[in-house]
Amino acid sequence: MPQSDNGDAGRRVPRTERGRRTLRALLDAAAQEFGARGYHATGITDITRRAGVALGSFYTYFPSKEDIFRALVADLSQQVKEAVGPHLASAPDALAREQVALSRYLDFVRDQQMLYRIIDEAEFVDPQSYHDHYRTTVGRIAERLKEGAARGELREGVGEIEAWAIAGMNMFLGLRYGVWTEDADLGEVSARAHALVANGLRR
Amino acid sequence: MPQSDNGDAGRRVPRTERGRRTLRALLDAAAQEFGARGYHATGITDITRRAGVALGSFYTYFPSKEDIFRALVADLSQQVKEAVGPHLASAPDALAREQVALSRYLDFVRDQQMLYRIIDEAEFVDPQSYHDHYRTTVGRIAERLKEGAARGELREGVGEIEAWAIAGMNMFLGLRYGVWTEDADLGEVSARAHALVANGLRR
Amino acid sequence: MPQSDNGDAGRRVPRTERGRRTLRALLDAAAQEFGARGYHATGITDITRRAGVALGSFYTYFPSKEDIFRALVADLSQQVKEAVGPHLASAPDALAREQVALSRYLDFVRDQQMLYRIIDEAEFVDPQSYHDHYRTTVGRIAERLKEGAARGELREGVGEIEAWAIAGMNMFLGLRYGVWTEDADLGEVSARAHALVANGLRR
Amino acid sequence: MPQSDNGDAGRRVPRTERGRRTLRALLDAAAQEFGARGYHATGITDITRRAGVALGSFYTYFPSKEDIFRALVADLSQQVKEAVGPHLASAPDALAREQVALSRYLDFVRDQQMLYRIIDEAEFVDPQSYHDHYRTTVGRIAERLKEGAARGELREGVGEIEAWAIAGMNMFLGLRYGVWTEDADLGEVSARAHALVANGLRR
DNA sequence: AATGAATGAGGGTTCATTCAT
DNA sequence: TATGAATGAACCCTCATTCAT
Repeated sequence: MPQSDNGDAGRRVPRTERGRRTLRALLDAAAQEFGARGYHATGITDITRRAGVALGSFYTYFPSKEDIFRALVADLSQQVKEAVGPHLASAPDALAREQVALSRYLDFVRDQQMLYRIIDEAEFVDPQSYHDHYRTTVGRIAERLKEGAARGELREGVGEIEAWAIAGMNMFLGLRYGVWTEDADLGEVSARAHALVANGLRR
Repeated sequence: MPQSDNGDAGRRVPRTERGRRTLRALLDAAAQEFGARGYHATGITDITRRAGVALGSFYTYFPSKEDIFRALVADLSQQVKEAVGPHLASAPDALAREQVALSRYLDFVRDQQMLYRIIDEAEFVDPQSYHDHYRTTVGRIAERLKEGAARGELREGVGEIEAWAIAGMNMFLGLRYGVWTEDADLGEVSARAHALVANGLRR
Repeated sequence: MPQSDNGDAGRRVPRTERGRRTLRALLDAAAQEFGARGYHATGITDITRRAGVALGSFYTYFPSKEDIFRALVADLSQQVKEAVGPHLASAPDALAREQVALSRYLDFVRDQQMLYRIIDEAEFVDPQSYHDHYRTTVGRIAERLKEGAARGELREGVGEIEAWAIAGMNMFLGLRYGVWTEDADLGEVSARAHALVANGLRR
Repeated sequence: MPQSDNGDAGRRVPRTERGRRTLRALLDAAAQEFGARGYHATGITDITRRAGVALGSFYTYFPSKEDIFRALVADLSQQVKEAVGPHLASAPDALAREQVALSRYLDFVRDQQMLYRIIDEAEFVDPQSYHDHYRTTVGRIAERLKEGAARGELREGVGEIEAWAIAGMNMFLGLRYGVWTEDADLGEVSARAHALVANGLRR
């Protein structure tokens, strides 16, 4: 039982191959444009022009400008997860795991600078998305911390507050050194940031 | 010697008492409106209506919408400084100083939630303001850290990166516990956040 | 010999059984939709959705939206005729004939309220159809009146003007008591309306 | 305490002379355009172009296209009243009064053909206006009839139903002979129409 | 015959800014 | 200085129609 989701709000779910391509092109173009000029400075025509389709085609796949933005945030949220998640397994313990997470996150932000911009702008364009993204992201950090504590690798009591603190740290470092500065030494950044909290997490 | 360049760029200086009152009313109204609905959802008329002046009067004092926003960010940036700065003197050492700074910052954010919103939105409305604000704010943190290290109260090597990490942490905690949650225990938040980095800063 | 010109203008004649069903489904759906929401608020997709066929199929049967509307008006015009005509034969004389005509017309309007709406909207959507419908309808009334006069049942001189006056009366009463009011006593309405003009028609 | 009507919906009520002129120009232009091309074929730009003002000025006075239409219907409704009402006093009795009313109405419709179109289109654009207009108009007829009956000039029992019948008659005759035909003899039309119902009304 | 993706002209509305008073 | 009418570029979105499959 697929897509029983929304009544009909903006057709969605292409049924042909061509449709699938158009949808993807729109999403990609939107990411580029929103990332480069921001939500308000980007017009639907900017998106369709870059996607190489007609204006009207946009509305075949999305009911509104806000809607594609929302979809994009969800997409990107997923991408961050996939960019970071798989590498965590290789870390020997909870502490190393956060080190890896930060490191991967910084690399990802640098490579996909629009991500930072889009997700952050969601705070003003679609607060719910922003909320959801960070609740999920930070939720993952919090779980890792608690698990680490349970295993005795981290000190007792670490939890949500520490997770939000770490998330804020990561995000800001990503902005400062991954976006604002072209050629920062992200290795040093993550090493020093990790050193800053390591003793506060360790048992 | 901080270049006193253009904190007031484009702002017309009122010569009469009435003018001064109008200017202040506009600034206050703008803070309320921008804070409540965001930059793009706020129209000049929303501001003038709340300020109790006619639409046209706006342009007597500000050349553009962006300009009053800029002025506001500068204003607020100053306010944060004044809300935090004076309390730092009472701290016995560099470590305590950061603890106090975070604590004061969280209180301020909770009391002036619009501040958070406005400064953060500057990232998209007027990146330069955002830049300036955080460069200054983080610059102050970095200086304190370096000074602490010089005095032997903190370990060697702490600097800009640590400062940005701490700033991100503070900002995110302010959002999460000062804005999103009505009645968070900010004392606990700042204590735990401080504990998280204290050992990483300490000598 | 009435020029059988284009009652079906532009309507493609289906050759298969399936085609005939689709055509009928489209016409029925269009009557429902146009009747319920009006011409401009009804989209082709509303029609095809209700008809249970794909959007594109619409254009297999009708060259344009206006065209199906035209076809519909012609259809309905025919239906009114069939709802009223057969009952006229039973009337003993010309006067009674108009009484019956009004009575049947009111019943029909009440039972098929969309009819009223669609034909009336034709005045703005496709004036020609409106014209044609009323020219025909009123033409029939005028003929009956003249015939009645010729037979000596009605006074001399009744003709077109009286026919238009009666048609307007009927139409308005249909709107007021057949559509706007749920449970009007249509028997009383037609009796009183008839009484109003009877002496003016009688010899 | 003036215009305490609507919150702020479309500023309204000009405070300067120029404003008053613009508002009037808009209303006049709208009457011409709506009357000539119909509501849906008329764009806001058609109205402003004819009024000789900029597009944006429209929204200084009306919150929406529908709104100016509504205002227009109310305006025209008033105009009909003024075109007919004053002449009624000169009629010697109730019967003559209806004769005069019809006669004046036909003249008015012929001179202001757009009136007919606009009010009739209201049935589809803004049913409430249509409703209101005819309820009022027919209400006046009904009152006159009842008053005539009370004075013994008309037969007992005439009322609402007769009023609606007469209104429909008048309206249709206006359309047929005042609008559709260029040079109809409106004197004859009103005389014959009156003769049709006179005996039905008379005591 | 049927499908549904694609098209793009056109429509109504907003709103920062200008200007005459 | 203050006012509020006037301006018009720009924007999002709709929907009848076409087209490739």
